[in-house]
Amino acid sequence: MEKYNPQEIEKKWQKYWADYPELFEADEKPEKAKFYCLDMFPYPSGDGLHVGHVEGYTASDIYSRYQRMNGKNILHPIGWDAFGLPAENFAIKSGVQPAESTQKNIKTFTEQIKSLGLSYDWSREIDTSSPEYYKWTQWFFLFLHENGLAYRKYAKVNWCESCKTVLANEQVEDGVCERCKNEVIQKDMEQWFFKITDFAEDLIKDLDKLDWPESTKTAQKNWIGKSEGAVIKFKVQSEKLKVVGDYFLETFTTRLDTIYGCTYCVVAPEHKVLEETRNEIENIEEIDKYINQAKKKTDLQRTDLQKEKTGVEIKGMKAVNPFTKEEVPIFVADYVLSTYGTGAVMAVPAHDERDFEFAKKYNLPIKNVILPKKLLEIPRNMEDIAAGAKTELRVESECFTCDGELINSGKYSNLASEKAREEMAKWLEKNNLGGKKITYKLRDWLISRQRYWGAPIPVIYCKNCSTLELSSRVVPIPENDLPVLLPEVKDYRPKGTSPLETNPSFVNVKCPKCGGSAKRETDTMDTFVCSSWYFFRFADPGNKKEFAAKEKIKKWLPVDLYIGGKEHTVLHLLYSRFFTKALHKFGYIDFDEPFTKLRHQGIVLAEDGRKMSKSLGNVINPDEIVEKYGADVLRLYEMFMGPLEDSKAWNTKSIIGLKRFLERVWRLKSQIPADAKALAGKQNPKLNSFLHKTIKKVTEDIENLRFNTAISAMMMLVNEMEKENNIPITNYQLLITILAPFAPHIAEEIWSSLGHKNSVFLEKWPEHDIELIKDEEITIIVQINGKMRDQLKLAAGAGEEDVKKMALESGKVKKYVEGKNIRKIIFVKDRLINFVI
RNA sequence: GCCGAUGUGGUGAAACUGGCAAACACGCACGACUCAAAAUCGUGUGCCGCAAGGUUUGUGGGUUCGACUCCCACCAUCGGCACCA
Repeated sequence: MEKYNPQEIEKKWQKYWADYPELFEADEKPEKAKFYCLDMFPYPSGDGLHVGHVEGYTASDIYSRYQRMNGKNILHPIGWDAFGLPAENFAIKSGVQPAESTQKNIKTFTEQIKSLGLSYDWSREIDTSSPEYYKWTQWFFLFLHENGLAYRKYAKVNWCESCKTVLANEQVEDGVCERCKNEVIQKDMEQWFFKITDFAEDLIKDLDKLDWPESTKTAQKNWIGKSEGAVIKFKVQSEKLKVVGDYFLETFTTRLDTIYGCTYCVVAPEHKVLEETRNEIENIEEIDKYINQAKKKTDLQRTDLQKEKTGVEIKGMKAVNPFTKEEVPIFVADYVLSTYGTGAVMAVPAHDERDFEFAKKYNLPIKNVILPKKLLEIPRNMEDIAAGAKTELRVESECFTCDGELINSGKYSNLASEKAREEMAKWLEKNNLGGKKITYKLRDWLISRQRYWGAPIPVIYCKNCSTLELSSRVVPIPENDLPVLLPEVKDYRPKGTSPLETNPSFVNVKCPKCGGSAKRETDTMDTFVCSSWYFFRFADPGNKKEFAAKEKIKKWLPVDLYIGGKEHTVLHLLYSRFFTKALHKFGYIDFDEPFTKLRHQGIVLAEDGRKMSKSLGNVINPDEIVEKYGADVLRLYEMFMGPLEDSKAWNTKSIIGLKRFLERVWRLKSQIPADAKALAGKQNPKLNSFLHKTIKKVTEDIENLRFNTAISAMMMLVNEMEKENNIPITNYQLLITILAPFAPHIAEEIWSSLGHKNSVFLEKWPEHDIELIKDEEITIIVQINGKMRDQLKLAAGAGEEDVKKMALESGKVKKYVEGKNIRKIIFVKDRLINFVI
């Protein structure tokens, strides 16, 4: 028999699959149940495929191949998330056009993916940088704009000085740019936003109905950051005039119950009160100086927790606490964020750490109004109580932020925090001084980018059609004129404004509304816009009239299983959910969540346990592994490493075990007797039973994406088969069938060598035979006080009395039981008997 | 600080609903084949002990006849969020 030669047979079968693409193409016929199994499509970088890609793609490939054999109608597509910064940066460095380098990278990725034997439906391949695709990205922009979900706003935005572009909040990590790790500063600019905040509540609420990892759901919840509190209106009183009309300062709090402890208010440096009451402010110069200093700081500097808090009192006015009618000073301080809540807070130093810190520094009064539960529980002697211990607890050196019982709070005293919040909110509402309010941390999605390699934003600005209002100056490109093609430019270098500006024939256009001369928007869209809807396009990739036909969406969507990295927890996954919810709201689709079930593949670390990186020189190139061991071995190795979702370190030494496994499978063929037909059937009950148990185990494990244990079950079967001199061909064929999704090339090769004309993937997935897996003889564990002391081999189904009798006859058991009183016997049928003495 | 996850041999790990801890592999040791080596096959391999036996799932406690699994407290590592009022 010839040796197992993966390099040879893998090429052969890859060619075969390419010649018969219908094997893995999605079937449009309606009879079968559909299954949409999707990988997060890759960004085709110049570095090629990473072993991390291989892990996720192999998992989804096994699952798809299995479901296909199981009779499901599979949609398992692949495409390219091709727009984006790196291609442009590469262009700047090398002088190669981004379009050109991207196509080259796509070619490399395609070859690599094919060399892994992944069963994609290549007829549905998409490329987000192709006009056929981004036409519809632009259509989505217009759709959102038309429905009031895309708007232009002059605002403080994140700006990366190195990438020379604005960024979304989600793309700023710890104050630095997610891409280049340079510091992000804040700039005031007019930009395009998508109104994702409109869906904040649904984006939180609907997480409950998704089969997603808990950690991902919580991460999204944290990001959206819902908090339930109240708005309180403080009347602002000028000391000079004694009235500022009916001017109110709105503050947001989650601790309304502490309102009686409010000793001052704080506004953010950007707060409008500073503009609107400018004339009343006595120390306006000092205030202006502080504001200017604050504006110079980046968010990173302003949110530095280590740093001491700073602020300036606004002299000349006071805020009136609506509950106590007390007048309290107002401060401006940059520890209050302008973008959250109302940009102003009531300060309760006794029950908020930040206010406490600030109050200590500026010597402001600290008034305790909550008796924490934990202090209530401390027993006190009668003397203390007589001396009024409760009120003695106004500890001025400590700050209690937990809930408790109200004190010094007028008619609300003695109420529990929770109850007090309810009552106080009611009072505010009744008196029109505020009331309950929910706020979210989520901000609208800034989608403009001052960069070249992206989909142009499809709008025109027309002076003729202009009014003073910004939004009406915008003239959307009519749908019929899409796509707005990305023009060629000579210089891509980011310079702070879009490189598209340098192409006059692109910029200067006729207004589609009035025909007058107008200017085109030159910014491009964030690449995450392209990837927020790609899973719809796979349902109908060639459609020229719609982003996807309604009936095709109905047929394939939503995605049944989505596999990809954790890094997209709050970016791609949140944006895609937003797009889906917008489509749903405006009647395009009848579901409101895109990905029913989501799983992440863990990070594949380098052998040293660190992250793989070019600079550390510890990157494993999958091509080299394929060349040395074969794609089947690489696939098996990555699946065998451990649970899919765990991060795990690469270990080249261990690969050999999977190679050995496949070689043994290969060699087993020689143990099939020449006269195979005579042996066919169920003439080896022991092996048959083992085989059917393995089928059951492998099936269950694939269903639960536990590929590591599925492989070990097959290894055990092979170990068992090796002991047999004559392996029935039917048994061997079943082994090959269940191995096929994992190691498709070797499976096809062996399958055809057994005389089959058709691909093994046209076989039906085997079902285990319940009769065959029933054990006739079983092992019962004999325990004494819960410790295993002996084992009994018995026929299945033995009763307690028989087992007890047998167990007590055993010498090992006698030793422990003799002369002792058996107090209790625990008997679990077919499992164990435990004597308690 | 808040939220989430993880912690088991020399290594990757398994034990799914509380019932034989360490399956399956890697590595290692010894043996067979060989002039020799590789490959392959066989045996052994948590720790202590010559053995009988004892002991072991991050630590400490609890529930239970019985705990890797459930509960409480703590420690460590990783990930997300974080001056969000």
